[in-house]
Amino acid sequence: MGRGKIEIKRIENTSNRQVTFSKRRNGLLKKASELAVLCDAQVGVIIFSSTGKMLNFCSSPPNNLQYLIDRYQKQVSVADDGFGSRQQLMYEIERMKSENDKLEVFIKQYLGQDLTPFSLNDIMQLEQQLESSIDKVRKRKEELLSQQLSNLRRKEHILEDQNNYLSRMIPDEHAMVAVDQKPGPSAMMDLFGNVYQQEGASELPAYRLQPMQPNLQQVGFMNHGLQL
Amino acid sequence: MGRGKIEIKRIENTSNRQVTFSKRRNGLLKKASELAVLCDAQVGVIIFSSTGKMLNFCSSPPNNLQYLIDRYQKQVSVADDGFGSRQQLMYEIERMKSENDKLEVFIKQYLGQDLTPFSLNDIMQLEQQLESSIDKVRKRKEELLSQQLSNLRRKEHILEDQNNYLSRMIPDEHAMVAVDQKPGPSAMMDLFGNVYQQEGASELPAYRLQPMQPNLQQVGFMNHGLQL
DNA sequence: AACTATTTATAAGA
DNA sequence: TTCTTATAAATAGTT
Repeated sequence: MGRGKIEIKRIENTSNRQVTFSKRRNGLLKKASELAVLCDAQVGVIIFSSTGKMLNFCSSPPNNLQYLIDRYQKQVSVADDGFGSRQQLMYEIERMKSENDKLEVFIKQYLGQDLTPFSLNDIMQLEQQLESSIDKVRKRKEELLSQQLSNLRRKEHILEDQNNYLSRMIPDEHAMVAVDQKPGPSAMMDLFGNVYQQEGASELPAYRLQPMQPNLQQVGFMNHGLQL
Repeated sequence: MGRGKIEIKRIENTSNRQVTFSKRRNGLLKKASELAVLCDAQVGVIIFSSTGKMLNFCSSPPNNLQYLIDRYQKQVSVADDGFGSRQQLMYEIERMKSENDKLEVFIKQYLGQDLTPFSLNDIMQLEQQLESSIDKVRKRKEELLSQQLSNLRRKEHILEDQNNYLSRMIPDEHAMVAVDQKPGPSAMMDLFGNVYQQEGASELPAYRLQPMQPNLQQVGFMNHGLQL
């Protein structure tokens, strides 16, 4: 519609393109507003020019495109991730915030910080809970200690064995360290605690001593900034 | 543009309005797409018909209006609440979720649940922490107990006082309950523990015995579903 | 930014 | 809804 028909493809001449952009943008917004008025519809338009400039239009809550966007997202969200509208997202954030606060309060009290708001009953309940926790922790501690103990014993035996064997390899007069007279060690241990059966020519460890436990810090345990 | 000129105002005839809606809607979308192609712009359109039906159009990531909406919100957000784009909101939710998980893990371990992932060192640290907590809790318990004790003592005295006074109001032969011979009770106490000075004609309590502490459940303490 | 020849959109009718 | 067509509106190229 003009002096000549044009093909609908990118206008290469820059200034030409900008003029056309300006004319057609106005046209589009006018059409949008007419459609809204004539047909009692709600129309929103977002335009980004090639230079990055943004323009938007909203017919129905005048100049409030956010409303239309929320309505749009509410409809679309049902299909995809379930978190459509901005409001839903905001609500979710609020919910998590209060959940978080609750947890932090809980932890604080568990650490014995600020016990004033609680009744004698509550305090006694808390005491019981802490006693039960400490019980469990001590049980686990003893478990670990006895585990380490038995590891050390095993290690000790293996080393003794090894010592004996090595002693017998040395000319008689030096063999002072030998403790007993077994035919030879049943296993050898390398520097990493890997134990090898003497006979099997395999290079694979026969078994591995209990490894160190992963460090608590790595899972964010005592490291939360909530301690006393 | 048609057989006759029309005024730009709501078309009252319903079927007429619907026909016009259909025609102009197509026209608007065509114009939007032409603008995008000719001028290398990004154009998005949202339309809700008066019957609630939604239509949307997006030129640039074809059929992906969400992208344009995000871009729109990113620009707008700077002005208002700082939480503009959907992405920002989603990110915030993820952040809080992981924060929450951390806290829950912390609490679980504090309750002595699942101590297996932790080293002897960690366990011993935890034990110390729990001991310190239990110390504080017991101190607070004793505080509360002694408070209640002194409250009861005060109450006892007031009641004795009151008893004496009342006894002396009764004809001599019945006054068996009297314990001592003060001139009269210095204060009276009603059923709610409010204590009134005898002389001041005021109806206001002179003081109030230590009230019950608020219940721990009300602040969500032992009520978190994380107990053993 | 204004003009205007043309093209396009569309109101009314079928 | 779709087609038709007379006419209004939009706009390409020009000034």
